[in-house]
Amino acid sequence: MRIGELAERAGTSARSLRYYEAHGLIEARRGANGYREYDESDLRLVREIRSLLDIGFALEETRPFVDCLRAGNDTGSVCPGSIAVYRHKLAELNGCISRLEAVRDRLRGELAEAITQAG
Amino acid sequence: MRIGELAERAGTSARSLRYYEAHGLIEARRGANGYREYDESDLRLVREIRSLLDIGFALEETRPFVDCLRAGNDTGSVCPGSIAVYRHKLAELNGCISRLEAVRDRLRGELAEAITQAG
DNA sequence: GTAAACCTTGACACCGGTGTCAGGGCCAGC
DNA sequence: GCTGGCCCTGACACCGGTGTCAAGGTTTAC
Repeated sequence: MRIGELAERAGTSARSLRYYEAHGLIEARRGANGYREYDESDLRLVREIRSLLDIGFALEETRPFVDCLRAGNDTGSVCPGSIAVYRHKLAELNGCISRLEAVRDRLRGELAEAITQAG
Repeated sequence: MRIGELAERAGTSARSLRYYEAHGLIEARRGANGYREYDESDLRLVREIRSLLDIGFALEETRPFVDCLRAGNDTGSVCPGSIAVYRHKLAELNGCISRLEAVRDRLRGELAEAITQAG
């Protein structure tokens, strides 16, 4: 299939696919006319990338998953590199949540005080 | 005081102060030489801005607080506009935390599964 | 009188993924 | 053979606050 079809089936844009390619995450055979040519396995790769991006991964962090899929594994998450990224991301997420909760608590206090004073 | 001193006392940079000024949050008298000249009330404004930015407010969201202080109130948070921003920010924060928690839970599940499969 | 430290404005860079446009080639259907 | 739709590459814009540089004027301390 060509880039437009791949984009549509993967729920993204041709622009983004070219971007992923420029960053070495996917690659494409080229037809005689220079058009990119993809198959079903490429669709799997892109879907893996998209689902990770959707939950807040940076593009670069999807690389181990993509490599893992390319290596012939059924899912992109069973390789040590992917698991390490999972762990790292989970820790990052926990830190982020903690920080936000701290800010929220502080904000709640300040709001309560402001209301009291404005009362 | 001049911009360098204000920046230091407020814990920021001259660059940032000029940026706040360009966006209408603070203003400065000018000396005969063209240098910006500030007083203690400006320091209060900038400290208000900084503390709000530090907890994740956008610069634009600090405006009601600055206006509130300028209007002669003891704190920037007692005015209706400021309280509205507080509420909005709190709701935003709660939404953000919920989303991150959902992602975290999903990530935990996927990590557990990946580890199982990787054996 | 001079060097260092400060100030001025204006401008570019960053980050990261995407939209969008320009200018051009390719192809299918009519 | 023409039109519309797809594709190509390259490039600029965005967001938001800050760093940093250039090229110049001012003040301060020695």
